[in-house]
Amino acid sequence: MDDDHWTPPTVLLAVDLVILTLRDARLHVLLVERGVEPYKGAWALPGGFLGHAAEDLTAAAHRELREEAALDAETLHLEHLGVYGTPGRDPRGRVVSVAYLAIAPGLPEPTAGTDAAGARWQRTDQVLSGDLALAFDHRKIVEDGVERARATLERSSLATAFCAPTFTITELQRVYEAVWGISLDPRNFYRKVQKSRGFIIAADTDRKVTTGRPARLFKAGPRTDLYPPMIRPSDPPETKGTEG
Amino acid sequence: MDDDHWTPPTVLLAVDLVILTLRDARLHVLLVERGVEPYKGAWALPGGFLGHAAEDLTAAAHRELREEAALDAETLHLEHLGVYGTPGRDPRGRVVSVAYLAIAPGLPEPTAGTDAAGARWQRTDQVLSGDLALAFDHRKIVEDGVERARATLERSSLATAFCAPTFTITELQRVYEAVWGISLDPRNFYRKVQKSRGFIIAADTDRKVTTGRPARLFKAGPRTDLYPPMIRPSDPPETKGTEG
DNA sequence: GTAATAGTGTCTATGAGACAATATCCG
DNA sequence: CGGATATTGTCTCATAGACACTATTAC
Repeated sequence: MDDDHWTPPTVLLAVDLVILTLRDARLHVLLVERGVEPYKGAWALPGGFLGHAAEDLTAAAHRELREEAALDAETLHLEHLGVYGTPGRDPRGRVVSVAYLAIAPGLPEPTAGTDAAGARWQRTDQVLSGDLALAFDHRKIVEDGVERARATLERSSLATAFCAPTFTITELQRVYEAVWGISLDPRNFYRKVQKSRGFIIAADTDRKVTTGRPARLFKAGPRTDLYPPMIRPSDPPETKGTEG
Repeated sequence: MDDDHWTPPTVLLAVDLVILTLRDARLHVLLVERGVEPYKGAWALPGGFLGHAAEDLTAAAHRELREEAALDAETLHLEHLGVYGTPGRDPRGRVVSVAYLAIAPGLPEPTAGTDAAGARWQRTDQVLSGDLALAFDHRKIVEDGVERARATLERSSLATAFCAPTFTITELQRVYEAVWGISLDPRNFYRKVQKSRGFIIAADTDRKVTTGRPARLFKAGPRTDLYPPMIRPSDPPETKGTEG
């Protein structure tokens, strides 16, 4: 190791994106159909190699976001998710992938990008259950991304990133319900988000047309860290019986 | 991008380790004095390049742990911390570093490793305040590592990893106090950790010699996720005044 | 006994969750 | 008016935190 002539190995660096959104009150992830080998024809996360040696990782993530999903980076929360670098995960050689998590409000159907034969929103539960197999280790990455989103919702105001610029409290509640996969009491939820100062603030815009009493509109507040946090129920899978 | 002849750039991949421990009831991080350029003579986190192209990232982290800190990997919690790949952070070229967080119980003074002129435990507050400048962007990595440790203590049984195989509840309390930088009520802490099933379990070994009533000894339980979580006080830096 | 630390009991304030009741729209 | 959803009120239970108190050692 103190050999001065030893040179470290190089690796290929890629970024992969877990782009989550809500459609029909369900959590969806953006997938692209691979147009090139390996895994040609299979569904995969949008992503790709570093464009050039001096490109910043987050810049590459934003670039892929634009190229493969036609999404403007400004409106999106982008968060480092993890590193996936198990040898052998990519048949082309040693590829280490840096995964990012992006949260988007409801979006129209995506169009295929340059390297992709197609692109579509896919329900996360169908990906996680294995009903739809993904290329590489992308199922695992989606799994980590969804879990991260669930955890982040508890302590940050991320949920508003799923919503339109203005939203009702009920719409915000749907975000939590979809991501957490549970249902919440609307009345308790209502007071809870209101009590969390800086989370949401009133937006006295036009009310939406609905059946029933029209709801007030809100927009995201300045707070990014939530206190007190939104507690996700049924966190304890096994509260008892662990010890005799 | 659909240019078949384009080949992606390669990067140098490194792992860096934030190894935290408790000494004199204070949080310390392991640093090494660099014996080679760049930043020769400066203090830095232990770490290094991938040993060979097929080496797994976590394997590289464990290897560096052994080489530079002489720590057995078995006893350590090792957790992915983040990726630091800003262009220009390393004068040798495009180096992307994957950082890992390791938690160790109290350890003796380290000895210098192969690439290091020296090694020592350094108080994290002195690193974070900038009293001691580190090489590269390592101060930022330490900052992220400490914050991660603080957050992880809340929801996992990680705190026991700072302790010896058996420990008293007061010793466990010292861990929380040192990492969080606060003081806790011993009586409430006592009942709280006891109530968290599977966190700690009784170990009827010899009691330690102390002044005062000898404490019961415990060891780490099977639980890794804590429920209910240990709440870290003073989480809200600004509970009021955010909005008019 | 005193000093010192370990461990228990109990009170209070706060928040989560259940759920009744009221408000405001559409038709 | 009835139907539907929004918003408020109130009750109950669990828990965090404060802190008086008891227990067990060394001297």
